[in-house]
Amino acid sequence: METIEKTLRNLVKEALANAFDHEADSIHIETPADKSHGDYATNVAMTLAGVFRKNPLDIARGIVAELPASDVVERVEVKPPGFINFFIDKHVLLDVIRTVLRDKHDYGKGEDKSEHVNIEYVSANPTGSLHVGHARGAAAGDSLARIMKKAGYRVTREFYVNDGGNQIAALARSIEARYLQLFDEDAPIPADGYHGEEIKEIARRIKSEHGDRFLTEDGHEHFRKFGVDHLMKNMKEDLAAFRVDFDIFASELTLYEKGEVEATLAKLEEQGLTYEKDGAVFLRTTLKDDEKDRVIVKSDGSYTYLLPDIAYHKNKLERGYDKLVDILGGDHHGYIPRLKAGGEMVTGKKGVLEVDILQMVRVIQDGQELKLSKRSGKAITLRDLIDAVGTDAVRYFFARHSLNTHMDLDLDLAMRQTNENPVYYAQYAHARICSIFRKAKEEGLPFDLGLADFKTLAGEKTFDLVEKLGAYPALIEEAAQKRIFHKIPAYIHRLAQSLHSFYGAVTVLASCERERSERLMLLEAVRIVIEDALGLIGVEAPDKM
RNA sequence: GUUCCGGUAGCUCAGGGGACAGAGCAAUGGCCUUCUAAGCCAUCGGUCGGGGGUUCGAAUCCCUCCCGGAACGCCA
Repeated sequence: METIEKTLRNLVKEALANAFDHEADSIHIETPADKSHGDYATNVAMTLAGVFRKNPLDIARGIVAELPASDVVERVEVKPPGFINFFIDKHVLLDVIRTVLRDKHDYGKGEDKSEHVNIEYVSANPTGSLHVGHARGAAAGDSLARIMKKAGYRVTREFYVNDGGNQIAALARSIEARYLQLFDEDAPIPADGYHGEEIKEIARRIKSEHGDRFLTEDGHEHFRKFGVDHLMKNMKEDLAAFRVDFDIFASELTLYEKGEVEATLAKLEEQGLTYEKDGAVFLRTTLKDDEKDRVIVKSDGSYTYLLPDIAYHKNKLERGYDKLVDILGGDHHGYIPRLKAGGEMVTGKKGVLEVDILQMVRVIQDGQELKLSKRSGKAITLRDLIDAVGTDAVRYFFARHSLNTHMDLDLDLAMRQTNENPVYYAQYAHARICSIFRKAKEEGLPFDLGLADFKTLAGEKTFDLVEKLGAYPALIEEAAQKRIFHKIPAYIHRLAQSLHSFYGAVTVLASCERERSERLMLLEAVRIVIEDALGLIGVEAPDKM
């Protein structure tokens, strides 16, 4: 799609070549916050000041003098310290309305990047319920996946199920203890066990299904399988309610069963990347920028979690993705170097794995921090959040914050369904537009959304909206490329703000049909983009509120 | 001690080399006989943790110190 930005970029590129015989590789075009600085602006003259050893103002004037004529640009000006500001022809700006109405939810869609990205997120151990931290990761991963898909990447969303390790054995023993307790047996929860309510629930279900069968029979295998299945089912339900989807649930156990873990170990050993010390096998991750070598086979012969994790990433890469993105909790940051090292060793490729770290969430209630204790089973769960606050508000809340901020979630504030909650501001803008269309139909006011041009649309409020509609494609591209989804809610808010302001100043359902139609076209375009942008962060756009 | 995050308005957070530092909430004053007041309009509010440096230009980059969170296992 030929955007105004692209056009401007080409114009500047050409001017630079003519005026200074300079080949510019990247020209930054921005939309100034201050209207008096034009519809678009570039700082290219200032960035070239060092290169040319010239005053940026002179460079800017030189560029402007050589700027080819264009029917897009109405006026250009140079402002200190060296900005070039573009004022765009109003008809060109307004044309975005017809583009949005034509493309609908394809508006803002990026060109096919022919790059297949696998995003792994949540990947919670099936040993309990999803908690607030998982919720943040889920919201982040899902939003990123939607944004990247929109931007033109091929995206696979993946959840790694740790169903094969020690923690699952501990889960089985915890279930067993709860099961025995149901028969008044003295069975303490193991030291490394899990105390959550959901474990008791699992024990009750097993009892109602099998009675006292496992008092005499060894139930470990059944406890394990039933526990994992039950907990995974719960997690999937919670994630679905949170509008978080996955394409693949990858099983650690399956990696073992298919011999991929052993194969990975063998491959690493063959390559001479391991050595034995104190009866354990170490991987030479220091060859790849890790601070020390890591144990992959313990002296008792069992594997550390690193080995299956490497096998898993090897497995993912062999499925043909161009890039892997892992979204991990902040408590795993020390793990990144060895994971990347392992991935490199086993594939011989560097930089295919990127890790985004999400920082901790503090939950505040009654002005105090709620301590999350997973062992005691008293963590705030995703289900609690959905029930108390609602998916829309929680998704919007998480989406608003950059991944690496440590954030406070004030439960009391989040639960209030008032204008204190910013998600409603955006949703209300959408509902308001729907309401206007309902009203027009109720009143039997005719309008035409297929007009070929605009004769009556004018005014600052109109162009605020139009400019924001125009900025949408570049927003998608930037958010996807930098993987910073929190730009989306910020944009939604700005767009909603312009809409509300427009609404206050302009009567949309004007008595003149031409005016009415043009305004409704504008609002329908805004509605589409709000709905689309909300969709990118998993928030619904209600027709009425 | 080392590593990774963070410290910006009363609170929660954007901005992460460029034009006067922004938003929400909170506070103050206006606006519902007109398309939804979950709204609009206006006002108030900041030594960008401290100190050095680099730059035409620093909240942004570098150094250093202080404060908060996290991680530094043959746990996951």
